[in-house]
Amino acid sequence: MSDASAPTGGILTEEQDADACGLRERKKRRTRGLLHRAALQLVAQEGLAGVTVERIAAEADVSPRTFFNYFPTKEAAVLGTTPESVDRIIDRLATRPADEPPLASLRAALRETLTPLLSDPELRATRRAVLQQNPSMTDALLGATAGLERRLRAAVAARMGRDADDPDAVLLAGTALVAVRAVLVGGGLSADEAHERFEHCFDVLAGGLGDLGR
Amino acid sequence: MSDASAPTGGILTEEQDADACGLRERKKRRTRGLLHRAALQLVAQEGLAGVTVERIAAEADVSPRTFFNYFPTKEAAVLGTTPESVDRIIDRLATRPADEPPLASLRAALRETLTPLLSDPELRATRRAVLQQNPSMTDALLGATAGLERRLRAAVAARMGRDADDPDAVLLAGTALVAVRAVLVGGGLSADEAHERFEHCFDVLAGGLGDLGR
DNA sequence: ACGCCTTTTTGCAGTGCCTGCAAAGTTGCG
DNA sequence: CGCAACTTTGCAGGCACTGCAAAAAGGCGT
Repeated sequence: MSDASAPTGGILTEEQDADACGLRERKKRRTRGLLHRAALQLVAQEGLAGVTVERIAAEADVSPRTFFNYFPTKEAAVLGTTPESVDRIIDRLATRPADEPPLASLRAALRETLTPLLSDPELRATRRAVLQQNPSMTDALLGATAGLERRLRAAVAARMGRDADDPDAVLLAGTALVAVRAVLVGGGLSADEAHERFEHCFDVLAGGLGDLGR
Repeated sequence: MSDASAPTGGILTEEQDADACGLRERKKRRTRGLLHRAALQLVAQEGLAGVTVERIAAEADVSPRTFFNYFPTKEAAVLGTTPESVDRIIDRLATRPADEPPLASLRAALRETLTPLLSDPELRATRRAVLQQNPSMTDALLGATAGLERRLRAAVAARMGRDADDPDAVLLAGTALVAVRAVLVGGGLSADEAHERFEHCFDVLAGGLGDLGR
């Protein structure tokens, strides 16, 4: 069923770099990918409640115990988020020029992150369906973004020379992720249209939401 | 320990209306409040993992099974969110004038909602501490807001005559809730300062985030 | 006060998530 | 090969959460 060679990036992530070094590392990535794909696939078919961790593990040919070496919860496996994917976004943000306005830096960093997410239409449709049909998965997704948001906020605050719970930093980090969500909820969009929507959202954020509406 | 007569509003809610009718209704509110307060108190002292549902139920003098008649999860009890509290916010939004710009309506509806949350400084400090010391509680809070966000989005989209996953509607609903969060994360603020922060956040949202930064 | 109906509480039994621990199996390297 | 580091696995167990049916309690008319 699952194709072990296909990309395995999670909903907040991108595909892992192909620069596998040792056998160990390659195997780990493969297993993580298998688990993610198995989880997504099964939940798409039978709903979140209808799939047990045991099933997912069996599908990926590992023991149930091993499942929890890769993902802390069943939902995390469906989303496919990994700690490294968050690190990467933070890294991207850090490499933006220091004098760039914070919102522009976020925009650039998240644009790069989003691109690979939009590349596979079928995968995108599956994720969308899973999120729509299992409301608690949306909760889990928002929960999963909490960690990213905190780190984005810290990075932005540092860049602006403010402290960590500065309201402007909260707004910047939070609204940037809202924009990402606004792109992901859109169904039936081509990759280009999704990108357009991304730019539109950040334009609106930059220019102000006050004039939206009739 | 717990004071049954004290306000019991959850983190997204306000105190329930005092217009209790029958004994039945009063008792339910009392029990819900007791459970919420017990959960918050115990988790503040011993951490989320250190407290079982059984303990919370015992503290509120109900059976463990009854706990789940009031809250779907342990985290929900700590947050104290109720379905009615979400209804109320939506109602508030619905009563805003139809020709008001959406962001202004959200601002007004959420301002009313926020006010009672800021009234009790001690409670606010406890909540803040619980959220800070238990990262997974932040995840739960974000997850809990997902339902509210969806409904806000639907209401805003309807008001604008767009469909439910219109990107502008997503932005409006999402960023408004980010503003609320920006107020709640601030520690050591007086109620007045918190309100100022609220207005500041919405001013920024309305005027644009593009110029934030150094 | 009494009985009747509705709502709420409770106990029970069960499923499944998730964890720590220690044994067994793999990989990397000299 | 042989040792060290790491990963997988099984096992035992705690706890969250659910459905079901019996018991308790509130609401209400007579």
